Amino acid sequence: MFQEYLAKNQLKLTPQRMCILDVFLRYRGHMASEELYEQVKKRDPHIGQATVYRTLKLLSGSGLAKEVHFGDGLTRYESTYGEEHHDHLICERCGKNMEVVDPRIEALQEELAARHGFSLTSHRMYLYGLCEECRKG
Amino acid sequence: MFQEYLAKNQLKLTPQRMCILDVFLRYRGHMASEELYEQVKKRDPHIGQATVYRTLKLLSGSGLAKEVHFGDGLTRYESTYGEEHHDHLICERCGKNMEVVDPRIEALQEELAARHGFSLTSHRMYLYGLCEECRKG
DNA sequence: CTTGGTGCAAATTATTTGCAAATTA
DNA sequence: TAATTTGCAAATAATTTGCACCAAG
Repeated sequence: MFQEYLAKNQLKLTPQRMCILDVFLRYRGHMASEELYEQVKKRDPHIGQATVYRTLKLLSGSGLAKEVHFGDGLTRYESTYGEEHHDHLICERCGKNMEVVDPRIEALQEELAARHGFSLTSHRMYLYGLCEECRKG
Repeated sequence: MFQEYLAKNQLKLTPQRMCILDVFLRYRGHMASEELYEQVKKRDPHIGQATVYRTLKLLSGSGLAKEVHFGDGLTRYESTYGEEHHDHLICERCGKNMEVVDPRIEALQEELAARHGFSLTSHRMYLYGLCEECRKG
């Protein structure tokens, strides 16, 4: 899948890219470039962070990863491989965050967009609140 | 309203803050610090950008402004004074963006959060797509 | 007159880029 | 072999901070 994308765009499959992709896919959750870089260095200490940044953009372009912005200055990426689309429910106190979907919301989003003449290509929805534990604590 | 907030937090009302607030409220749309700074300079050329950044954070803390992230690296702010909550519908080609709301979506968001034990405090929803003109052109 | 604010310039932070050497197709 | 990629370090871009001076309560 990544290989196809590379081939299609006359890009090359390098060991660095394979390593970064592999670490990225194995890791669960939303990772920022810096975190990914730390992990990657453990396997191949002389991969540079610029390569990680560059590869992350590639993955994003290929559709294997998706940018997510939680509001701190960081650009995070999440894998979309074998993953359904989802939105994010984030606890403002403890930072816990879960992936959620509601098909009824998805349908209404399409409708809402259509009502304004738009055809949707994607969306992001972030729900902020307090989780059960934090509400009690 | 801003004054109350300042007083409550033992902060001071300065001419710079008044000027920045005034420009901010007058301006329509979502403005980044840099843009606001440009406008503010026209009125009082020796206000520094640091003050604009600092004031924008204040406004955000006071509830008069709200951070918005469209996905380019910029932090934008929109006024919430006298404004209803809304979400954003953004054209990926021409950048046009409109404010939208759907009460049914809002209700379902609450429900979805509750189902996971969360109580919502806020949310952001960004719908990306192509507007009518861009779809034709 | 005390506490907080301002402007400036220097410092951070996250990310991008230039370039010579190395590598893939 | 030609074209792309890499790692490094230097360059940007957005935002923050330290500090001496100024001003609001």
